[in-house]
Amino acid sequence: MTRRKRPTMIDVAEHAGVALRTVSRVVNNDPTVGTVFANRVQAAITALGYTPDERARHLRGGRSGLVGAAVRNLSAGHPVLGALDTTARAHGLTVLATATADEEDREREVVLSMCGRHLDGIVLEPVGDSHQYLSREIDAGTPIVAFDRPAGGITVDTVISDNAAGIGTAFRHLRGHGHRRVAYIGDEERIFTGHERAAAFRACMAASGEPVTGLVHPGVVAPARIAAALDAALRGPDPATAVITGNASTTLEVLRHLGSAAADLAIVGFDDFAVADLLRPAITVVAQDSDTIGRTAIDLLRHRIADHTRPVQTVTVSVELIVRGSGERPPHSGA
Amino acid sequence: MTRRKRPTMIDVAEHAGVALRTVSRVVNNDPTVGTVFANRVQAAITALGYTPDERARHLRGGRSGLVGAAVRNLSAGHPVLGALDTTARAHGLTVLATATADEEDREREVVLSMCGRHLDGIVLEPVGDSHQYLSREIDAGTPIVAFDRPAGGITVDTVISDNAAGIGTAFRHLRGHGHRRVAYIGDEERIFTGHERAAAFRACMAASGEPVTGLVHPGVVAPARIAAALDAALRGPDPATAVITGNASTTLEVLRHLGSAAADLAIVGFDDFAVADLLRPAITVVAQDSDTIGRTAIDLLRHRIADHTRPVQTVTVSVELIVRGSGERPPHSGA
DNA sequence: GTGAAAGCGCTAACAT
DNA sequence: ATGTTAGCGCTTTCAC
Repeated sequence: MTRRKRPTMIDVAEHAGVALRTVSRVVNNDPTVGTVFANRVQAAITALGYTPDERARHLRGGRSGLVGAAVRNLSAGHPVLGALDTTARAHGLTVLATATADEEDREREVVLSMCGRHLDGIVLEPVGDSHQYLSREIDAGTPIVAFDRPAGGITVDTVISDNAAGIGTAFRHLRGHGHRRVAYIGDEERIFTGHERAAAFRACMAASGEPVTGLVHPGVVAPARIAAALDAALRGPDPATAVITGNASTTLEVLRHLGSAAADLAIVGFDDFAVADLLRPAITVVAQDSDTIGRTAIDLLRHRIADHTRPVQTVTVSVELIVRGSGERPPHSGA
Repeated sequence: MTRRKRPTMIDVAEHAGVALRTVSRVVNNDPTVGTVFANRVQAAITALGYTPDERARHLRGGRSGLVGAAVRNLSAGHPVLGALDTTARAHGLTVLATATADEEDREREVVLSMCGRHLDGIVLEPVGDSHQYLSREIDAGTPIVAFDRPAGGITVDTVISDNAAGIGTAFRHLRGHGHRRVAYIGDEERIFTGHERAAAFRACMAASGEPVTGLVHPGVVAPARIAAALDAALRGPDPATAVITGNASTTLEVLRHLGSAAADLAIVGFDDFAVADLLRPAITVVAQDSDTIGRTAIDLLRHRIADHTRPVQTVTVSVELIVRGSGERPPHSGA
């Protein structure tokens, strides 16, 4: 394996017997090059196996065609990421995704690294509540879009789901099926969506005149915590007959903990998941519109790239109730 | 929004009243800078809000700390990607993931783009069977590792699961539970894993003296195709009493198509999936060891980065049978 | 239509 | 311990 040095534009120029500038023109499809020279250069390029160095090209100026996506998790599957990728591709952009691992420090690290690399723009699923470290980059003109939750302390284009409407829909659905005692189990309230959904739930209960004592359980998504929350909600003289889960992992944990007892409870989950239709009963969910979220994020980014001075905007994407069975069961007479 | 020009090292040097080189030293934590100057430079850096330009830094030489990951799909969730990311981080590397969308052209495009950007290395989940377009890059010294399937036409470090052993395990498991007529439904054979698994299945049947007529169904993962395959396997005078599915999506499609009839069939799926334990019956699977695959891929990459001349190796990672119920049912007396 | 020269922002030899 | 001088590989004024 002869570790050949990678040929540069100069090598190509020499090989073709032309000036450096001419090679550059050919590489960039400049129409002002004569056919003769163009062919000669092309021949040299293929002969030497030349590939342009994107770093240098980009350093000198111009766009890289790259947008960074800093998302919480890469392994669990991320429908929005797929939509980001598809939309970006449609506009000649390539998405480079990296994980923030739900850690603020890590987010800072990877996002600043992306800024330092001067990508065309960055799509961010914010972690934590302060993103002031980005204010300088924003001033310097780096286009940034937040999705799923707002970035704190900075003003950037944002795409979020209509969490309150989703909870409202789930709640009214269960009420419509006769449930009076509805419990909510979801994410920690320090997480934006966790707070929004819990708050919306409390508002729904208040509006319907129900006391919420023992029914609202935000917290970490961990088997023990969720088991405890569920037990609390189903215990006592006036137990819950239905539960709204605040995200997909919570839905799954609730189902795991309930086991066959799941048949006694009406369940509506926030967030759709791959096999919700295969479970028995199939799970009724409030589904986020990941395609629209991803598409909108890229669109906002593209518009900001084109015009740094346009007003910052926040887009709220509506959610949809998908009826599958688990949310349509009548209240079960306890014991 | 005053679109300030981004300050450069020269600006910092002027502001601090020192030479460019001194700023560079401070930025790179060179211990040979005097405390007085170091502080002065630091002050200038924060005052101006200077951030180094990674492109230029990288262009001049040295590592970028970036490894590219070209995977089939970003949205569906990719356990290996998580492991890649975790392992990479542990070694101070950042993974930039991008989707090939299962298209050869797209793969070529993104991988060559990564090469052009001179990342420290590339982890690739190959699509299609010719990857010769990479031979030049490999000669030039770009470290590349393939996982899940081998890259065709080039010799690179590779990590794959022991597909044949997995099928063998699944097959013997079903035989052990009394099944004689076992069907296989999986991916197209033009896909490496599809071919390996189908071939292993045929070998198993042959070794056990069973005819395979009507029992082996490789093909695209589409509802209609899978429904047809299933019907074919369960029809006739001597129908299958058990089925091995070649990948997770196929398993799900089979379950969807069977509906409640799934109770009459023993099922072992290749690939574990998120809620296999929540289905009734819970699904017995042959699980790939994604953590080991991801970790090994990064390790191979790191070793190759450190030594371009080391012999190329292929690592086979073993798979594991996870018994959950669907694979332990006895043959159902047809009709 | 083509070529010479300057410089993008940084690091690495060499002084000093 | 700090400053000077070259470039990395490319694009881009400007002349020819």
